[in-house]
Amino acid sequence: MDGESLTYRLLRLVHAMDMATNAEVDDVLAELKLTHALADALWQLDPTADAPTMRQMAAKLHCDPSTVTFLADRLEQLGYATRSTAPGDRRTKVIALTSDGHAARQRLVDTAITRTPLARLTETEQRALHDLLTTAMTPQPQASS
Amino acid sequence: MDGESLTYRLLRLVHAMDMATNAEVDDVLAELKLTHALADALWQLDPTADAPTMRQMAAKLHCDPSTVTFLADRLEQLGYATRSTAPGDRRTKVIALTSDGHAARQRLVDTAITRTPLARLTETEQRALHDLLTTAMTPQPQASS
DNA sequence: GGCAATAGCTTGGAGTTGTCAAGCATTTGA
DNA sequence: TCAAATGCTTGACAACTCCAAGCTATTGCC
Repeated sequence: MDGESLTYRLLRLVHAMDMATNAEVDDVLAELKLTHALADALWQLDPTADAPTMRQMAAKLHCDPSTVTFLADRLEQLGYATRSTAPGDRRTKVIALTSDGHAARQRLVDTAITRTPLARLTETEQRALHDLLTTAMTPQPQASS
Repeated sequence: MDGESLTYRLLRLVHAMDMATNAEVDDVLAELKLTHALADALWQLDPTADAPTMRQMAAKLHCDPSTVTFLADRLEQLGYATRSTAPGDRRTKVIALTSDGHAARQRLVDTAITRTPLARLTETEQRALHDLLTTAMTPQPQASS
């Protein structure tokens, strides 16, 4: 009867949370000479995982491969990343963080973790939130036909 | 010991959820001749609330007032919104949905609600998620000095 | 009332982001 | 071997965004 479904309000909350966290790190972005798009790209370069190819980055960022070319150019100019041709297939290139890039990413992530509104939740609450979001994001196993 | 904090993984999940929902409505955006930025603006024009001023829209969208001028121009060209000077203060203008805009927004919201990964959660789970996010987004009452 | 200061929106200029189509290099497979 | 497919880049163009400057309307101080 209230006309606004629970899912609708949830979508607004999720979006607001993302925007609010972004807003909280604006000053650090300026300090690191990063824009939001570049910060997004840097964020995706997880040092604990394999260096992604340009195409994999495009998938992560939900954008065109040519946009990744542009973003990678900027990150290289800033000294945060380097491109190198992948061994075994000289067509593909992988993007890896430099040590400067590693430090910049760490500073970005640390700031976000500290300042996000999510940080106000207790560990128990965060774990509950994590489990719920993971459940939603994980596709259910297909029922056999 | 795992090096990746719970809050970090939560931030990734929230961002991924927002992106995933956006991706799910891409075809409807094209159908409505909307870009992401315009869809964001349309989404904010809640028909059940008072029509916002340009400045209030800028706050909602976390952008410059001149950007709202641009977006409002587009929404007017598309026939989705109209600007009118506010009664009582002829400086300020409020943005209101046309009936076409109302229909477009409804189509957008309905699609998002149906297709978002959040729709896979039960009502109980959604309510729990809603409560957790609301707790995080709501600033705590100030302790008295 | 009259005038300076303020507030709200728009315009112009510039830089960033994004897509699409075309192009080049490499690899795959027939 | 050579056509097709794959991966990245380039160029052209549109969309988005901010800043500074400008205009109009309002507020507040004499």
